[in-house]
Amino acid sequence: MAEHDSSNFIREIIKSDLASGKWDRVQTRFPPEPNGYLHLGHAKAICVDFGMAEKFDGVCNLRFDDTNPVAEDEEFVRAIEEDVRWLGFAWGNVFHASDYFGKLYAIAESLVERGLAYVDEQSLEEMRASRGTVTEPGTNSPFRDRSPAENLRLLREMKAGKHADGTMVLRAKIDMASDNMMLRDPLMYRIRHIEHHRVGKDWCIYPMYDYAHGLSDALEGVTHSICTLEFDNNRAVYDWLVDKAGYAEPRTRQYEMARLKLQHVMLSKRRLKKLVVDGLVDGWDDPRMPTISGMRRLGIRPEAIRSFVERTGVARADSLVSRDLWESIIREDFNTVAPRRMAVVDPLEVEISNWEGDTEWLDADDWPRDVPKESSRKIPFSKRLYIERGDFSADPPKKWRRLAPGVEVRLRYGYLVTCDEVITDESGKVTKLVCSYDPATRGGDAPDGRKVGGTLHWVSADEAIDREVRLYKPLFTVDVPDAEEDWEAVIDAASRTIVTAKLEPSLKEATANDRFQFERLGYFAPDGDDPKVFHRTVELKSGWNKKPAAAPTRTKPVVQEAVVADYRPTDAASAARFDELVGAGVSEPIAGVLATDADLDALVQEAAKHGAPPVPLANFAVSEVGPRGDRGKLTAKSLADLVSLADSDAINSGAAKKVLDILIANGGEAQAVVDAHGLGQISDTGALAAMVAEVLAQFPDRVAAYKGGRKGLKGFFVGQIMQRTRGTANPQLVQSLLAESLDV
RNA sequence: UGACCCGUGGUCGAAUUGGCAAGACGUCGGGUUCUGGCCCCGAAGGCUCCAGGUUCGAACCCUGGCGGGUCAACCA
Repeated sequence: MAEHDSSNFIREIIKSDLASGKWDRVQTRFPPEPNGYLHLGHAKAICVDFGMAEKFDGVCNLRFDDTNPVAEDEEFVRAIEEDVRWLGFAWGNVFHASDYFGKLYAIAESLVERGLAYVDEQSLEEMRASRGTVTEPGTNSPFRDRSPAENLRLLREMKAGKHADGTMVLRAKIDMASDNMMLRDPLMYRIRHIEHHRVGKDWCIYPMYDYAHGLSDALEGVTHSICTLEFDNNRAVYDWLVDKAGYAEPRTRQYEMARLKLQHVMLSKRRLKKLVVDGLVDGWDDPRMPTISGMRRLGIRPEAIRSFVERTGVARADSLVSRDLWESIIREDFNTVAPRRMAVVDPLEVEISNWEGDTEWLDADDWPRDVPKESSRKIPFSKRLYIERGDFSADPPKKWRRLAPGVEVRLRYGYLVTCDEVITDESGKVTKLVCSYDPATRGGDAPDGRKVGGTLHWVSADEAIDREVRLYKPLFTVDVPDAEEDWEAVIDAASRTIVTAKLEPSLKEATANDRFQFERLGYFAPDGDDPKVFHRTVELKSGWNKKPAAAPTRTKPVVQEAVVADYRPTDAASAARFDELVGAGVSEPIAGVLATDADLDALVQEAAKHGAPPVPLANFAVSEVGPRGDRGKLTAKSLADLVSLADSDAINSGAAKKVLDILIANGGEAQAVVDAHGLGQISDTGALAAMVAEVLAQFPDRVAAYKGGRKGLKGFFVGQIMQRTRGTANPQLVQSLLAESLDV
């Protein structure tokens, strides 16, 4: 398949971590919980986790997050390993969170000893109530301030099995009033007197996801821990735990990407399970299921899934990928690997009236001319044939290119035939066609060079084999079944139709790994368990009779009231300062920020005393100093000098930013930094004019494009000059020189 | 009603880190064709959510708004 290698934010992060020397290796992990089968969403995670490791010569481990023994099972472990292998990835190691139960527990004791965790005996309800809501802070548990010694004793009792399920938990002591609910003393351990599928009865307390996950990453030496967006809020806990456990930089970091969502596909694990349990589908590997095993059974190849993930990308924006793309990639994958065959799914008998004698075996190519492969097979032609019922019309519409009364068409690799007679039953249904063939057109070409409207697929009635063929539509009728409250109501009862089709005899020996294109019908795959059954993996694209074109909903003219923003703060003191700034000529948005950021404003007021011009100072402080957060070694004096320098055109705005970064990092004096780094502005007209001429000579095509109307290119030319001067050219001057040369 | 995340042609998404708004799918038109597939050529489709600000220059930085998502399991 085509190689697609688009950039994405995680790749960029890894690349820069490697470039900066933060890491000299890459280690990721795929951490499924063994409580169900993997689906398309996991497939994306697998492709990204393993793909990143692959791309950067790192390692990706498989780690089973088996922290909740009530739902987990060995059966799923094996299935997951099989699915990952099938997708074509190789892990470095197989780990289990349960491997770390001992170490995790030791860390928990250490946290307790340091007063960072406590045993809570509130009931579930009490805990829920004291957690607060998203808008109200929580309240501390009455057990929060126990001594470390008591907590340690209780924790050991919990571990020793002295307490019943649900009577107590271990909690991290963070902040019950945090805006981030995840930080309101998250649970670390709960009591479960239940056997674990791997460690048996060794433990009766089990770690929670949040506690186990980040520490497992740290324990394993993971460098980049990739998960989905809904764990965004959990990252704070992740970082807290890894820090408190004593991992210093560089240490594992969590990065979140958007989940994969595909039109008409439901990926809720719980709901998928219900489909299986309730018998709404045939099992986890029903070809209509978005599970990896279901897709495999449908005939989709891992290459297609990997390509799909690569092409839909990795980003942080929620999105819904269209089915068109999905199907197009499956077709692209099949096109060069699936030999062509003929099959009739809805047979209509055709009698060749002038056919004399026996069956004739004709050559048929396995591949169309655009696929660079050569091979062929024999197909039988005889007096009785089947064509597709839909390929005949007694009363054809315009542009009909198939069979109709009196019309001649080509039977692919066979003969040209003409429909002479239509036989119907008493209800008017067509039961048989009587056609005549032209013996001179053997193989499908007319010696006289005459053209026919269309080419049909067909099979010979006597030699054709009967096979069960299953045709599919999406399981759900709506775009986003996951969003549906009553999702069972949107299941498409007609998502699968089973027919007995007539296949050309060469298909008799089809085996599970074969893929075929049944010409004009789609791509098909024999069933893995019973290769006598064929699944239609995907239909061919059809320019004819296509689905009602999704009317491109014109962009809504977002009529938004032009709200005049009020930047004036409400409290008196800030408002006074705001008025003062505005009075001095500072714009309202800038004044608003300064008036409410006491820290920044103090710096500005101090800098003003060193003679910096007030308006540029305010602008620079709010636009550049504020966003940088930590002010490091920047002093009011150096800031004032910097602003003055920029204001006097001694340096340009880009250089000012560079100087600012240096002042923050290293301190020093503005002018000295400018001198040391050669950041003084170049305003030498002669030198710049020469450079302009040079750039224009280097890009004649772009000059032409500019003169042809692409005025946006001006920025490109300016950019070129700025690059050559390391950002120190006087941009206004450059622009006017450019204008002189270009706009004449 | 709080915190956090996210808004780029119909869809998914790039944009060398502030300097030419890529590409793919889809759509439309044409070519080719023994598959109404594939392939080839061409086209349409953008106030980069909105309003301000900063800057020589903003999809990108700042402020405010609008819209979507996530979070109040002893699940992961």
